[in-house]
Amino acid sequence: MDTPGALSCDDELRHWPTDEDQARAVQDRLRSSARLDEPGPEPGFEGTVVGVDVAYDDARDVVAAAAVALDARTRAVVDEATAVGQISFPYVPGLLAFREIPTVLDALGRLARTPGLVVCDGYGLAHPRRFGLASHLGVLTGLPTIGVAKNPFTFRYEPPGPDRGATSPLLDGDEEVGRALRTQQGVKPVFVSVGHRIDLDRACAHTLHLAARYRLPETTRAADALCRRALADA
DNA sequence: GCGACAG
DNA sequence: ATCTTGTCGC
Repeated sequence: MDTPGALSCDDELRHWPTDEDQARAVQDRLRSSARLDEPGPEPGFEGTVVGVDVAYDDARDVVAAAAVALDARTRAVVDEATAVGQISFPYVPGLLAFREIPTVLDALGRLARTPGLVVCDGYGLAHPRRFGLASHLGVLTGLPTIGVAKNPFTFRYEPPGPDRGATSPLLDGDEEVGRALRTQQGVKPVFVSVGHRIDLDRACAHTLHLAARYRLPETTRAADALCRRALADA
């Protein structure tokens, strides 16, 4: 049963690039598939928000991914899954997705139910070619995705106001590619950008809701802890 | 050419 | 990302 316009995740994985030029070509080819015209799920929607993260052991060439599903309203952990694989791509700024996505997809596939939103470590639209990790994961899965990064990468921003919830534009030249968001008073902001099927306002609202107690969203914290454990046990 | 550069 | 002790503070 073919769906016109849809792309096959399996096919993309079979043709996973092995060098940087191929990888950039994949980003350029898939970029137009990212949907930026949907508002996306509203905070507190009925369903799960899933955090994904990856940990590496370069010496053993092992990568471990974790996917942790939280109730979108209560933030309670309702499911979690891990996957272990071989490191398939070096870390190259701008090509992070090729290092993380295969194992992340494996972990996501082991969840009991379909996520309503996936929160990635890193960027979506805020990317040199406007197709970061969150964009790529969204296009391959069809799921709404956002990127929440701890660093501004190469982009500029003015510090947001001191209060929780304050934002400022994350800029690539004159273009707003995301937002700096203060999730807690007195801490560095996080850097939010859209991936797939959600708008920036909602991406920030979800991030703020998920970061009720700490600087980083609970999804990120839970996935980070779990993938480290999975790596240690691998 | 050099440095910077999500994780 | 990862290598890594103690330490200041709630």
